[in-house]
Amino acid sequence: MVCSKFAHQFFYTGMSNSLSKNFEPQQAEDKWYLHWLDKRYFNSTPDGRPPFTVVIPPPNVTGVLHMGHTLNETVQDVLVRKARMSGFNTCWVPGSDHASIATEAKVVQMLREKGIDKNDLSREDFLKYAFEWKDKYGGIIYHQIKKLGCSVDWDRVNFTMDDHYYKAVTKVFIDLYNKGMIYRGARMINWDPAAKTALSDEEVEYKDVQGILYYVKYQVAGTDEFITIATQRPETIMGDTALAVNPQDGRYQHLKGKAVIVPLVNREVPIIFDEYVDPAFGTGALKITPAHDINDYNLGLKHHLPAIDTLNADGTLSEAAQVFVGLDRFEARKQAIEKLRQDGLLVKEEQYQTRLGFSQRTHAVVEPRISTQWFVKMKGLAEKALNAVVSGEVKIHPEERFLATYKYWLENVKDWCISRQLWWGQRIPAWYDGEGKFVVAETEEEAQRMFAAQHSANNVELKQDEDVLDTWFSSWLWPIEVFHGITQPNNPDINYYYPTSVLVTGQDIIFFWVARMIMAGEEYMHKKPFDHVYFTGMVRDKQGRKMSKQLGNSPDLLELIDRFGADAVRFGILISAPAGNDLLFDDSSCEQGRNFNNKIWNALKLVKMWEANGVVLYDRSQEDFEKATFAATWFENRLNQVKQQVEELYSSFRLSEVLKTVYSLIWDDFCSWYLEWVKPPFGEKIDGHLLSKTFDFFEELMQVLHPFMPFVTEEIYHRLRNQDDDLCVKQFTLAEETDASVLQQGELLKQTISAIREARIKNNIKPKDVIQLHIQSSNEKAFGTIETILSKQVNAQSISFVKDAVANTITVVVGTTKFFIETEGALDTSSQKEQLLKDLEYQKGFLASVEKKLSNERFVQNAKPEVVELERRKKADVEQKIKALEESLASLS
RNA sequence: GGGAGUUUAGCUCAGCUGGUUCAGAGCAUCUGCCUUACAAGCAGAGGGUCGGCGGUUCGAACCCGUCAACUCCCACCA
Repeated sequence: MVCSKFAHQFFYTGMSNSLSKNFEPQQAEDKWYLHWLDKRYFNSTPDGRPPFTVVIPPPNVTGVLHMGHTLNETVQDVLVRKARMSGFNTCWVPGSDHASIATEAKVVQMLREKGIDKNDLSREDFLKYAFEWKDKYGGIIYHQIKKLGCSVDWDRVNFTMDDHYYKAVTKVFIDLYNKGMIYRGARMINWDPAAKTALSDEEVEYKDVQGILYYVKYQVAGTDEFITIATQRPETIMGDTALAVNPQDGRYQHLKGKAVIVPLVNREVPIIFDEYVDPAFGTGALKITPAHDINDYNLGLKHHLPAIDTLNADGTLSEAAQVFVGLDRFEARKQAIEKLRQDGLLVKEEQYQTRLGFSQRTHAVVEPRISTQWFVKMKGLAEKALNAVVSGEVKIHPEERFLATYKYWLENVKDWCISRQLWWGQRIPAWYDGEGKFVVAETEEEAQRMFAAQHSANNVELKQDEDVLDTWFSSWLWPIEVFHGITQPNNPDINYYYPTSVLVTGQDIIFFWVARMIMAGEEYMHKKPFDHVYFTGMVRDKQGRKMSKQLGNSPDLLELIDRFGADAVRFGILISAPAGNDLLFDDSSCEQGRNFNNKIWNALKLVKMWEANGVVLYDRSQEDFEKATFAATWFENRLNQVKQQVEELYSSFRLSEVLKTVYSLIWDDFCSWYLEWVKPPFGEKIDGHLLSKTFDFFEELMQVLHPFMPFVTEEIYHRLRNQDDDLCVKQFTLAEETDASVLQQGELLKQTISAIREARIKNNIKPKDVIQLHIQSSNEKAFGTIETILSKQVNAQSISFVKDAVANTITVVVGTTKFFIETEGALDTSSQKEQLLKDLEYQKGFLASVEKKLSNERFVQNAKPEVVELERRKKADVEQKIKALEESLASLS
């Protein structure tokens, strides 16, 4: 066959061959991460290259990272590493969020467990505890990010309460105040009685609960008549300041100008008439408690009703309630019901499905409450933010799903309550004189000056507002202030890195954060904060439950990394994470990742072994060269084909598809096919050309995989050729044009090998038994190129080309080519016949369907010409195939 | 009450612009292999009328309508 001349023989001294049985992640991970840091690959300063900027969604310092973060950080690292290897100056900014109410709640709880009551602490002492907490959990989070391999610029760590960041928040508050976009006022807000603070609308989570509707009689003043109302909250009766009915409601026409007596407190309140009341609901009569219900509040404003606040900040009843004072609202409810029952005023109780608001952080039932708070006017900001997305300036992925949600929210958004009655956060820069006058200023001195100027009062003792700002009032500046864009406008960093390239985040904070960052970006940079937003789904456990601490179903990230390795965890979370869809996470996908590591590792062992055994260099004719190196020619084309596909998938953020594609390229095409094709026979040396090609391929495969599995790929890259350079920063080369005929020939070869192997198994030919293979083909040349590989892969002793069927053989038909397998063993013609008949039946059915199509005039007329042409070719092919099958069957009998 | 998403092999999911190189992958199952890289592996196999019904089309997992189930978001009916 190959007329070869032994030329040279090389012995490589190279690295030691003592490669471990399996890939050992622990060693590689720390080694390479430190190396990358040492080389400062992740650090960025502005230069002439295009920037690729990502700001990490700062994890809350409330606790450690969970699988949702893991998915998020991995996605970002993939994008960043890919960009870094594609000529961009990449800058990924890490950091964490002080998470005002969430962290404060945790710290309060931690203190309570230690027997310390927050109320006994000074603000300063409490903040000391909070900063300790932050250092502890912030530290764990950063450690986790490192273990995961994230290529963030550690010189750029930001925390939302850093000095400069604090200043930025204050500055923005003052600026918006001065522009008239922030105001202070008494409004009905959502009150968290557990944390004793106001909440924004977004921090309230509504849940369906089974409630009871109580029907209570109110006596019409000066008569014996009663009106029955329905309420879920009898404990608020003491705050009633009216009773309302619909003006069209015939039942109540005679009550115009009358009053009713409020039970429990025997106070007289007017009956008002308003269209708002639904005559069909309950009794058509509604008690009005302006201080404790948003609807009642609005009606109260309209009808100029007083509001009696019967609740304290902690949810107990206040003096104003007159009765049940000091009792918790739920206990007061019980007692109110009892009292009403005794008084004969409770008509009936009814089970009732309702919705209650709960605090996102403390899970307490939220109380609507009138209170003086600070608000941001949303109208102008929302318009700009809406426009940025609708115009396509900011692209959302997956767009179709979130655009509508985003639009609806911004079109209907209400003013943003930003003050919180907490200690952990940026304090509101407002200064009061104790008599209701105040100024907004950065420092006390400045406040003094301003106060003197505005109120012509000198040396007044001013006190700063006790409240802090909503945590999102700091997070919305994140893409700007991590580059000091607020505190030092137009500095080189902000000018270079802003707008950022892509924001990767969970869909659950689209309103809290994404929309508001766009607002802040438009307001302060007059530019969007990011080009793309990529929404990841929610990570659930394999039963579909949300991962949470309470359920204990969220795996510990460091433990997972310990068990499988960081690359495997990254693989595991990404392989099952299509954009925007929730994903059910299961350890077994990490196992698949770990197995993939080993597969690659073992491929390394194989090629290093070949290398160590030395190579043969041939001097040969062009034809022989083509035959001998077909595997490499094919794989090179296949690699380029995949590189093209992957590029497209990246640009549409289909990362799990990229990973699947590369996985299959490495496992199936490279390991299962290519390496087996070039593997030298036992005891022989490998063709030098093939070995060198193999190393090239291996390197490039590691490069393509690197963004997903950085550690194992870097390790292998270095072990392959003892390179000095690092894969981490090795630049991608563009995919080359592919040769379709080579790719086709490769597919034909795979199909043929599989078909013959199947025939061997079906005919009980043992793997070690050799066969003689006879090929009857109209395209002998194609098989000429691949016959060497073919014979090796199916353990054929010889291959010959024949014109006619060969008797006493097993027949296999691939396409239109017939293969006759000659073997020593006994032939089971009946099972063969069965197989051929089955195939024939299928092909005939197929032919019928093609013929049906082609005989349909409308198909021939309407379908695209190339589609019709394809069908014609299919018909010709299948006819030949049927002919081949029939001939084979004939030769059998 | 409004809106969105999901429904494809036993399980978890791919399937982008409608055309048997799209009915696929991983896991699980079955068969045969401790073959000198890998048993965390290799070589094979079985398994789905693509939620139901109707429509558009020469042709539908893919487009339209409708119904059903599940999930999520939004909304001030006590």
